[in-house]
Amino acid sequence: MNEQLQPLKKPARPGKAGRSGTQDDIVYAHIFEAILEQRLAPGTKLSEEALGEIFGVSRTIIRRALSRLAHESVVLLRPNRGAVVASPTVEEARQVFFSRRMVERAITELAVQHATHEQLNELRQMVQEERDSFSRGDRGAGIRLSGEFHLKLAEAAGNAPLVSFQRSLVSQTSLIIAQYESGNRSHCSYDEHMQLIDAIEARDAQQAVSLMMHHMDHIDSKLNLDEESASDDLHAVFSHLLKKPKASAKG
Amino acid sequence: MNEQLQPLKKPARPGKAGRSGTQDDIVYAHIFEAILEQRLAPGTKLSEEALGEIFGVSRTIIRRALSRLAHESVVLLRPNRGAVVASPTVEEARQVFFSRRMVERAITELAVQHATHEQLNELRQMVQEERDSFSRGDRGAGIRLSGEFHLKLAEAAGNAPLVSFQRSLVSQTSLIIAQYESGNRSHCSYDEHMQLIDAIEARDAQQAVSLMMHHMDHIDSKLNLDEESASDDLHAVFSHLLKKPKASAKG
DNA sequence: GATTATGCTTTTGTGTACAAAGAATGCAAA
DNA sequence: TTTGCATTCTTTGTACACAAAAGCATAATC
Repeated sequence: MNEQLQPLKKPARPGKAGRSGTQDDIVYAHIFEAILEQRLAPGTKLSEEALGEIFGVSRTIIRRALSRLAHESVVLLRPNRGAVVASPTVEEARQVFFSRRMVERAITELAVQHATHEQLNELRQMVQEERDSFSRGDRGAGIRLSGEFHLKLAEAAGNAPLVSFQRSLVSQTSLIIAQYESGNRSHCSYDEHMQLIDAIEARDAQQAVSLMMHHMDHIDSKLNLDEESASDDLHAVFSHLLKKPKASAKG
Repeated sequence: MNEQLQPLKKPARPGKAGRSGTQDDIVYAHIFEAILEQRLAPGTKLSEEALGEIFGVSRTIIRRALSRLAHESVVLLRPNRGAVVASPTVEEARQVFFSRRMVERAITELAVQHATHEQLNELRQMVQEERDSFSRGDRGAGIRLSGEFHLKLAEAAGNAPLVSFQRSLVSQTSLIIAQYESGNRSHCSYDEHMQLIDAIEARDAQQAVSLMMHHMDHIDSKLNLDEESASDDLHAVFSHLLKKPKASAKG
């Protein structure tokens, strides 16, 4: 019960926090990671006090982190009833994918125009990390890194509102993949990511957009949204009743 | 300086006033309105304690409202230095407009497919209100209602992520208009709004999108982003130095 | 035996106190 | 007069305490 984590002064893996180390961001990043890597299942309740004890901070900090996650639709904040990990329905997943196609097309076109060689090299590095994760068999990290690639690409496009929207969409997509993708079909998105970078660097807008759209198709086709939608939808809807609380400290 | 506002005390009972009535939302809405209607100028500092006293609530509530506004990029939250009303630069304005064209196109296409007659009637009512505001000479309310029209249209499109993004874009657009539109050119967006509704109701996607794009062009052309960009940009950049604090209770 | 009522516990919502980081002001020296 | 420094003062950041609401279990009644 008293397995409290290190006092957060030094995050175990500092590389993940988007910004440098305010407690706020660290807690946010850790919960975010845990959700995307499926260490926290959809529907799991996120108690403020429990999280506060785990991270060694007060509920104030936890609350802000949860609020931020809620704004990205990664957790659901129910008034007077606390926060739970979101369980996107099939319909919600479809809406997210619709928006993503729209945004990714725009981002790709802008990236062809604006991305610098330096940015493209950073993207290549990220793809390398992504590949490493998959060859390590670390599926959770792979999903997360794949998402971070798309976010970085948005940054290279140089449109701030788009980046912000993409952040939310990528988060939700990761959650959807974690929930709906059949585990054995390996993701393999890194190959497509690499081709995409090449097309962008060649400033071939048509080819880049085409690759991106196919990439979206592939992600889509790996999900069980179409065939098994009925059963999976039910599972998602009632997952909060099933109560599989994988509280991080307890295992 | 004890000019405390009454309105918030109105729900003398701190009980449940439904979903719209939490103190939180009220404070958020009031500040939001004040900003969009230009009663709070860009760059104005938003002190937590002062606002708390004005609205008769603790800093906790104010802080949450500011955080929410910050997420919509309507206020800027500077660490350890408090919140100020955002002053979008010309470049930021351009980026917002780029995103809006993209989103509005998608929303229009979806609305043609999904909007119900009831929704379209509600939209017509909103346009009526908008027209009334302008004929009353209430420019601030007009800007706000015009924004709310576009938000309602997004809801009629039936895509949740898009609605969320649109909310942020509309807020920023209102701020941009408030800052960059020359005052004498009346907005007159309600006519175009009405035509748009008609095209949507006729399920004429091509016509609706065309009208929407022209509408965007018109909004764009009324701003001083192109010609006077240099001077206005400088003004925007340094507006926080000029300090025109129109504290809401006094003005 | 089932169902509803009621108090008990747990968890969230809000206010407030205290600590820390900036900003402002005044003073001294060049 | 101006510039640099130090002190003071204001404002934000965090923790904590208390209040209110929801959930849970028990018990009583039909």
